[in-house]
Amino acid sequence: MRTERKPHLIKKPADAKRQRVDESLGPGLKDEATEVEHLLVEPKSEHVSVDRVFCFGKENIEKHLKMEDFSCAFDYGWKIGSGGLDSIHGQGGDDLKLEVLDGLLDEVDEVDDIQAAHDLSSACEDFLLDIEFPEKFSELDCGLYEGSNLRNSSSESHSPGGSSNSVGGMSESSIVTVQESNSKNGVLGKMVNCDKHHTIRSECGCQAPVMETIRPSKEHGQDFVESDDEKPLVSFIVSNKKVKSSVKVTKGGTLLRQKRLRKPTKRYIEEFSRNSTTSGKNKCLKVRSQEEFSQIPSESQPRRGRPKKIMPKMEFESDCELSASESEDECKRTKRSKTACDRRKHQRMWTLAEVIKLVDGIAQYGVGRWTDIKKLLFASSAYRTPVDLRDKWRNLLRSSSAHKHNRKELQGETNVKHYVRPLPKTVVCRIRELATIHPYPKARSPNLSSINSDPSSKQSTTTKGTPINTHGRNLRGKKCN
DNA sequence: CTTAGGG
DNA sequence: CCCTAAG
Repeated sequence: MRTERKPHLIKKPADAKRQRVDESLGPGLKDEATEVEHLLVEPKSEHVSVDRVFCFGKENIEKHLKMEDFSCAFDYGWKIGSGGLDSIHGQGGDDLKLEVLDGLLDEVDEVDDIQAAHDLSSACEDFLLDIEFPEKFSELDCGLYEGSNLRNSSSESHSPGGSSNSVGGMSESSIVTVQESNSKNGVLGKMVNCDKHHTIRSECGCQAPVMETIRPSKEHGQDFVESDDEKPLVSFIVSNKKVKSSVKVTKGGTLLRQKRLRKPTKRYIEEFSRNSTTSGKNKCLKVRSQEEFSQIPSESQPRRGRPKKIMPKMEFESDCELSASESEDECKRTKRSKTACDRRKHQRMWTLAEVIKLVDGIAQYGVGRWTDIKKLLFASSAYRTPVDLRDKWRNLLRSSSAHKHNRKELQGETNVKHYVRPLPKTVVCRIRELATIHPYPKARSPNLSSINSDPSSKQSTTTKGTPINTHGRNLRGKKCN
């Protein structure tokens, strides 16, 4: 089922993407690209192509990447990106990967990044920093996975017999990789590696589905179990076949994953319990989720038409048919009503690129002009409302001042343990700078004399004199009326 | 509608 | 992230 959907996902963006790649990379790549297109367009071949990609990755990663599971494929792809475009020319399968990766993240908002990609350095940066893609990928699978669970189908359905073999293959390579990982990684590589790793692994518990897709050659399939059984990693992955039961007993990373996975579920359960008490709303809900998952990554839409204030009320009596008339924007997405269980948006993880963009914007426009920042820097991102930006900034401030430069080297370990925020040092520094330049109101109160019983004093003190800020306010002020 | 602030 | 109050 998954393999059916993926081609659609890939095909569309890949098409658009291909042209871009052609432009920027030159004629040398065209043949490859065309070939890729065929592969992608053809549903059946798609599997093969992906397979090829990942296999390719697997063979090479042993040299210079550290990783432990399926994410190696992604990492490798990113690595290529970081290595510069010439490496793409050098190796046949890579451009394919690049496209696939690109295509997936292309959908919504990466326009600016793409444009920037014409420049080599920019390209590197973007590819390195933007974790958007893995997110998307993960979310997709995650959604599917979860959807399956909701429908109460057994785990066998999405990880048929072949999966065990794939698991074996992957884990073997990863073992080798882990062993000689440390020496080879560049600093940057390490950092990004950690980032992506973190993202992928924490975002969802979609190990099984992805593995199935990856499906490396099954030659090594068997022996590893006996020979390398001692490795915790192996045991982890192997046990992961049973997924549900084994999740909690494994490492911390797995624990986190479980938590991550549960997050959306919680939301669903919430709505579930509320609706199910009255009648068979379950069915409706189930249908909804099914639709949603089959619909597209679901991220693409302007996630927040803001259900307005009326929604909460409707929520309670919302029958499947009823709500259809209410949330028009939602209706677009799923014709099957959808019961107003979408109060909370899909918690998009902030990518490093986004954070940097945000910081840039703040540096330019100053703190407080969130709409401006949103319009100029996040114009392409339908999600990320100005409020989101502000919230994120608040969090950034808090986290940056929390551990200051005290962050431990998180790459020294066998990369299994770090679910601490990557947050590159550079970014933290910038945040701190900005924090000093325009202190966020209330977040920190440097010399505010405070203790004025007059409530209005709060405003005056917190607003601080950042000229840019006031300017912005005035500018907007005219529109306000 | 936009921000600020709290949950 | 969400919600609410205030401009």
